[in-house]
Formats: sequence, structure tokens, C-alpha cells
Amino acid sequence: MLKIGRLADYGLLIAHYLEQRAEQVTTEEIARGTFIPVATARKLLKYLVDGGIVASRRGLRGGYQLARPGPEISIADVIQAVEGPIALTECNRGSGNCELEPTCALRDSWSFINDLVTDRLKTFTLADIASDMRHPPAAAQVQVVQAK
Amino acid sequence: MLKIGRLADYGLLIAHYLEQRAEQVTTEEIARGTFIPVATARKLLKYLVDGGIVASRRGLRGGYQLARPGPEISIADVIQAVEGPIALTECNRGSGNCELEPTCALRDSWSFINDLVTDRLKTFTLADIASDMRHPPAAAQVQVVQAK
DNA sequence: TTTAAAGTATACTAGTTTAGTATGGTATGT
DNA sequence: ACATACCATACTAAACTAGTATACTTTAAA
Repeated sequence: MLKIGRLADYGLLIAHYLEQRAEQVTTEEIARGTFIPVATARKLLKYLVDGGIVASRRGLRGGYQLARPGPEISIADVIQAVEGPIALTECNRGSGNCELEPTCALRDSWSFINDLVTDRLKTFTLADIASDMRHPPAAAQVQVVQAK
Repeated sequence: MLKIGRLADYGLLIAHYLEQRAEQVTTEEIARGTFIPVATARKLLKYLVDGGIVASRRGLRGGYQLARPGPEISIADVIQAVEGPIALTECNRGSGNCELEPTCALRDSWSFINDLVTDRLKTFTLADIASDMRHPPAAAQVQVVQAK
């Protein structure tokens, strides 16, 4: 269960949809276009607005739009907007969440691993999703280098 | 909630403990040494044995030991042994798990992202955990290279 | 200035998943 | 043969998630 919440997945779907449309779109349209239930889409849009991923306009003729260009929105941004900070383990959300903490030998390691994963997700953007996956984006070309 | 299950965390704790001891150790000793409840440790040890991480010996004077040297056991190995294959999203566990699948534009992307994360976790081993985190292990030195 | 479209906020519910436990079985060295 | 230690399975309770319902606020156009 190293997994992402369904809502985060939907969030990315919505972000991707908005990038494609590139104009003001209403909640209902988004819901129809992504096949996500309207009520759920509403909830998600709020998260995305609060997270600065999406810009909203209220009132008649209102709607949503991406707040920034696609290449500037990473997967990590979307996940964090929907689910809060990425924390693989409890101890990574701060002290006092795990009763094993005082004796645990892995705390620093988990912190480190958490950063590895987060940084990795920051290199992959909405624009990369839009492009053909068969030709991996630049961000996907990683090389492991022996230290020293 | 991009997070790892508590049991996977415990699994890593146990693996790390076994690496430190480097000898035949009983369930009770492991439980005492890691502060994990005995019944839970049993369950985990089964997973680890099935996953080929740990070797068991039954009968009198039985116990557990790492099946392979520390540097050959990655975080990904441990997580997969405890939780099964890494799958960030439902669609990454195969077809038919998500009702949005037929219309979803993100399937290939998720598959790609899943691999990115998994590969990253494969580069970090038990041995890396044992060493001082303040001097990051070789596996942690990653360089992103512009494609073409 | 009224009205209706559209976003905002909060609280609740049902279902699923997870961690944890209990119990009885099986192998094996002495 | 027997005590020790691992193995297998099934169950339970608690936590968490996704999804929904409802009432409110903002704003552009008529």
C-alpha cells in the first residue's frame, strides 16, 4: 500500500483536463469531461484553488482555470494540494505520531527516503503528462552516479 | 496520503535489526529488540520469508536471519515483500480496478510515475540505512540529465 | 437592483482497509 | 518423545477514505 489516494489521482485528472482546455471552465463541465462525480469535483477544486494550482472566478460566468502554465505544475504540487504534505511514514509528519519513535533506528532514513521520492515527483509536470509517454520527457532521464 | 503502511515500516525495522545482529535470532528477541508486538512480528516475518528477504529455521534452536547480505536488499524489496507490488494507483495493479479506466487520460503516465518511484526505492538498501545518513550513500547521489 | 449562475464551507455517512490478535498446527534438534 | 520455535488461517475492532448533502456567499447580467 505505497499508494496515492483516489482523490489525488482525480486531482491530477482535473488539472490535466484544465490544461487541455486552456480556458474558463465550470465545475459541471469538468465533472462531465473527467467522469468524476460533481460533488467530488467541487471538493477537489477547492483543494486545488487553496493549493494555488487552479484559479477560480466566482459568480455568473465564473469557472476555473489553471493558475500557472502546465510546465510549472508538478505531480508533487498536485498531490500536496489534495493530500497535504507528502509523508511516507508517520514520523515524517513530525514528532509524536508514532509510539516507536524514541527507540526507532530508522527515523533519519525515512526522512531521507521521503525526500528522494518527493524530489522525484517534482521533476514530472503536467506538460510531461500531455506529451506522448512513449518518448519520455527530459525529467525522466535519470542517471545514478557513484559518489566519490 | 502518499504513504507507506505501518507494517512495511515495521518490516524495514526488523530487516535492519537482523542486519545488525547478523546471527540466528528468535521471534521473541526480534519483538523485544524492535518494540513491535510479538504477534505482529510473526505476521511480518512470514511475509519477509515468503519474499525471500529473511531465511527461517524451524524447530529447537530455530530463528531468523537475513537471506542475503544487506547491500543486496533494497527498500523496494522490503516494501514489496510486506505489501505486495508497489502500485501508486489502482490502474497500476492491472485492468478492471477503476471505473474511470476507459476514459482516463492518465493511465500511461501513472505507470511511468510508478516506475520512477519504484526504481528510486530500489537504489536505497539496508546497508545505506545502517550508515550515517549525514553522509548520503552513493545510491542517493542522483543527477538529472537533459535528454537530447 | 433583482436574479440566477456558480463557487465556498462544513458536517455527516457508509464502506473499505488496516493493524493487530487469537488459536491451533507443523517441523526438528536434543 | 518432547519442548521449542516457526507456520497458517481466520477473526475483530478501529481508523480512514471517498463520497454526499445542505446551506451559504459572491458576482455578472438583465
